[in-house]
Amino acid sequence: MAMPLDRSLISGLPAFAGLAAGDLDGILAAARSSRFAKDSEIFAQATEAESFFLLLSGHIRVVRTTPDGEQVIARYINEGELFGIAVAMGQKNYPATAVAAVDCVVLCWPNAAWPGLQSQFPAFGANAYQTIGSRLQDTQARVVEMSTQQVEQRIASAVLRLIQQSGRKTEGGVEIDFPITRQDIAEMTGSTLHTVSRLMSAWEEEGIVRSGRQKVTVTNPHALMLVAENRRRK
Amino acid sequence: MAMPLDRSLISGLPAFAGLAAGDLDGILAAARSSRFAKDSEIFAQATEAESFFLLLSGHIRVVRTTPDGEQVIARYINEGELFGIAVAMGQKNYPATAVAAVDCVVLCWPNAAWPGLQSQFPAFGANAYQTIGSRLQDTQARVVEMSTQQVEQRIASAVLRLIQQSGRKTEGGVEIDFPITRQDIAEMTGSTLHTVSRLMSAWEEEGIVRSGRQKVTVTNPHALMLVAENRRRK
DNA sequence: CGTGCGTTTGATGCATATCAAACTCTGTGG
DNA sequence: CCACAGAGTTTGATATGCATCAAACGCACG
Repeated sequence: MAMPLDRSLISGLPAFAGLAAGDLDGILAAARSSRFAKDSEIFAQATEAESFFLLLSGHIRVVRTTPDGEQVIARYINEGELFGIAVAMGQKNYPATAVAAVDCVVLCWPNAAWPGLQSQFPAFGANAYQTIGSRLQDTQARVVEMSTQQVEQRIASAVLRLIQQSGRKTEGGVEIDFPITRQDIAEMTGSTLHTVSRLMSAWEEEGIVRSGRQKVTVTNPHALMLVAENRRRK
Repeated sequence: MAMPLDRSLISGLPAFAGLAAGDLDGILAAARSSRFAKDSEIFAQATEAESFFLLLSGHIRVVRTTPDGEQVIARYINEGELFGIAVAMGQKNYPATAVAAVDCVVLCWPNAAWPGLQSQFPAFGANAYQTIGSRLQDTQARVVEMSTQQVEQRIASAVLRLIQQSGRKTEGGVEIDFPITRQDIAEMTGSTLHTVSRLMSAWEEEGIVRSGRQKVTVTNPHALMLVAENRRRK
């Protein structure tokens, strides 16, 4: 794209908080933007990391595939977040695959630009490191969850996180604002689509959620919190 | 401690690779060293992070405790590793508790020294970030493991990791060189001490390990790898 | 020599995976 | 515009891995 990117694209993002207008222009000068159609791969696990990314719009699913083909969803990326920042962790290859959950627009920098950006705009680097740090915390919290809680609580927690981070208010509830299947939720929680389906049906009976094909709406977040904490009276 | 620390303490450590002798002195000038007796806490989960650390000798167990008192071992820290580096992740509090698994000696820097060290010795900062990055990868790999493998494979993988990272060669095998209980291994793998005990007894029958009170020796690492990959003929 | 912590082993139960099959959208092509 | 195909979902029946409950054992240390 020959057209220079406008700084208003990123000026409001937390990743760029505290940077001057001129700094933003400098950072954008090294970037280019691209579109990715729904279900296309932005990068693939184990391939050489050549770029790092920022999601401008859409939602991205980050997936790890095991040697025998099982998939685990590491996380969803929301608008405004950095992803694929292997370069900041000193990793040569991408540790996972990134797939567009809907049509997406991303900013993309060549890894070669990282050292310069990092030293020239320390606040930018610090934000990236903070992103990595909070992902480490999230991931460790997930290990604790998988070690100590049972499936129903884990699924409830996962759905709550999804609506907190990617929720869209509608009449009668908060909806996950990208298409998500029972299988996806199973891959986020170490469970199976059958179990997810059964539990969601039960929650629907209780008036906690409403759900359909690739769609989940939480109608009673408080009740779902009680489920997550295993405090609901059955 | 009034006595200046000698740079030979850290010159051989990977965390300080590529730093000049003068740099090492500068880094050490901001540090002090302390001893921690076996089973004492170096820092506690959720308390304000005031310092970051480097383990000079011994072994440290990093533990997360849930609201209802269950414990999960996040990792073991080996000699030469940084730990408690909340400051590098922009976290105000320690996310876990660090306990000396044996008597330990650690270097300790006040968090206030971080920005200066980071900017003055970029290689030092880069090493810290790489440490965080590889811990994120490890933790994500653990999530995948917990999602896709069953207990026997997870325990076998955990024991293999322990002997790779903290193994000591003895006659007849490689031994984990700090005291570790069945309960500890259970807390690393999301299992119970009963299950760990049963499996280790079975492995001992098969001549894969020898184990006793707070002690595990792997006599046949290859066979244990087969167990970890679920390839052993039963 | 006793006391307690770590370990072993057996019996039982349950949460959740697995196997199986039918059902229902939703988008597509004739 | 309708019919079909395929993907996603639901629901039932069965199986099983591992936790839980329970008790005894043995070594190490005071």
